[in-house]
Amino acid sequence: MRTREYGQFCGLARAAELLGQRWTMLILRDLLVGPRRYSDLAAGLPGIPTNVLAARLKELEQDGLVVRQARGGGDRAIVYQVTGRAEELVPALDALASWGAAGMRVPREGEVVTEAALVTALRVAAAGGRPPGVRRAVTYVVRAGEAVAHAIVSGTRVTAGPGEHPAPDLTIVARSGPGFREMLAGTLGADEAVAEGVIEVSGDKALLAEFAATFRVPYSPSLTGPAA
Amino acid sequence: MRTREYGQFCGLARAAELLGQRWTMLILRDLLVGPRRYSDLAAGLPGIPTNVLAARLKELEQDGLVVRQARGGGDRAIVYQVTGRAEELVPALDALASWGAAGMRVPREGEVVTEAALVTALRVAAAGGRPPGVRRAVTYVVRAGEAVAHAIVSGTRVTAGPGEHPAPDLTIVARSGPGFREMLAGTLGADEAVAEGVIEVSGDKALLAEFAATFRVPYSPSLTGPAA
DNA sequence: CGGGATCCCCCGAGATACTG
DNA sequence: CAGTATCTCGGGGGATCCCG
Repeated sequence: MRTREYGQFCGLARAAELLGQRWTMLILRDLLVGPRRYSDLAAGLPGIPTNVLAARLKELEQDGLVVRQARGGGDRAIVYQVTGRAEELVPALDALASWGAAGMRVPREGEVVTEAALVTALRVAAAGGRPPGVRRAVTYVVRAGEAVAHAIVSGTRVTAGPGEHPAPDLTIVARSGPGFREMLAGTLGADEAVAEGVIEVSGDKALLAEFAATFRVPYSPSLTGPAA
Repeated sequence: MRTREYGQFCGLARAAELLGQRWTMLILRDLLVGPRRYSDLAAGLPGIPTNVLAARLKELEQDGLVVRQARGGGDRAIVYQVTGRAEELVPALDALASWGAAGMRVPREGEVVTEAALVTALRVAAAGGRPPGVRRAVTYVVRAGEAVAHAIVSGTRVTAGPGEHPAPDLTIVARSGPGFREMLAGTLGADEAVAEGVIEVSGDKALLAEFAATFRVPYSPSLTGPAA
C-alpha cells in the first residue's frame, strides 16, 4: 500500500487518495474561488509550510485538478487555476463544508476567517436558506475579521465572490465570536444580533431579515450519542 | 497548529480535521453500512495497520462520530456503531464517492471491491439514475469479486444493503475489469455487457434494462484541461 | 479467537534558510 | 515572487506479541 493508495476500486477511496492529504482540500477551496498565485495561496492558508504547498500544487497538477499558467501580458506571474474536473468537486466540498459548519459552535483560540472561507460559507449558506425570489437584485457585503466577501441575490440565484462590491445594498460587519454564526444558524435573531452588538449593519437595514432568511447554516442537534 | 488543526473557523477545515486523516473516511464508509466489530473492520479494510485502526476508532469516539458498545446477550463481542452526527455525513460522503467514481476508469492492479464499497456504490448509483417508480417491489443481488450486496427498489425508493437477499428477482455477477462500471456509466449497453460476458445474470433477465436505468454512476468527461 | 498493544522503520509534514 | 534545500520529528506501515 505505497503512499496514498488504498487498494480498493471504490469512488470514496479514489476521492480520499486525491483529497485526503493534509491541506489539499483547503487549497482547492481557495482555488475554487478563483485563480490564485502561489503567494496568494500561502497568504490564504496561514501555517502551511511552503514546501507542502509546492508539493500539493504539483500533485494537484499531476492529478488533473489544477493547471499552472503564466498569466499573459506584461505581468509574468504564475497563476494556478482549477480544471473542470476540480469544479465538479464543488457539490461534494460544499456538502462537507456544510456538515463541518453544522458542528461548529465557537471559534477556537487563534482561529481566523479567511476570504475563501467566507466566500465558501456564503455559497453554502445560500443553499441552506430559503430561496430568495427577490424582485430586483440585492447585493450584500460581509466582513469577518480581515476577510471581505460579497453576495449578489438575483431572482432565485445567489452568487458569492471575494472582496468588496461597488454599491452594496447592505453591509454586515461581524464581530469576532460565535454571534454571527448563531445568527446564520437561526438560534440568534437578526434583531438581537444587532442589539447585542455581534454584528453592525449599514445601508438598507430593512434587508437584514431578508439576509438572515436567505443565508442559513445548519446547526447539528446531535453532537453526541449513538444513532437512533 | 498542532497535528490535525488548521486554525481556521471554517466548516471545510473542521471537516478536514475530523475526516482528513488516512483511513478515516473508509472506516466511516464501512460503519455507515451497519455496526461492525473490530475484526470485521480490519477484514473490510485490507492493508490497514492494526494500530492505525485502533487509533482511528479512538479518535472517532472522542469526536462523537462512533460509539463503542458491548453487544448484549451471550455474545460478548464489542461493536462499533456510528452516531447521529456521523449519519449526517452520508450526503457529503456520497457526493465525494460519486465524484471519485466519475473519475474511475479501470481497476488498478490488485484493487479489490469490498462489501461496503459495493453497498455504497449501489446507494450512490441509485441517486444518479432515473427514479424507478416500479409497481411492485423489485430486489436485486449484485456480486463483484468477493463482495455481495443487494438492493430493494420499492416505489421511488431504493435501499442498498450488504449480503444476499433471500429471493432476488435478478442476480448480477460482475466479472472483474471495467465492464460493470462502464455499464453503470451508460457507456456500455446492458445487452452488450451480457453479450461480452462482463456480467452474468440470472433470474428475471428482462429486469436488467430496468436495473441499468435505475442505477447510474457519473462518468466525468473532463479528466484533464483547465476549467472553461 | 477477538481485540487490541508494542516495537521498529521510514516516509512525509513542519520549520527554517536560501536561491533563481 | 516562486519556489528549492535541508533538517527534525511525529505519525503511518508492517510485523509481532499480548491479554481476557
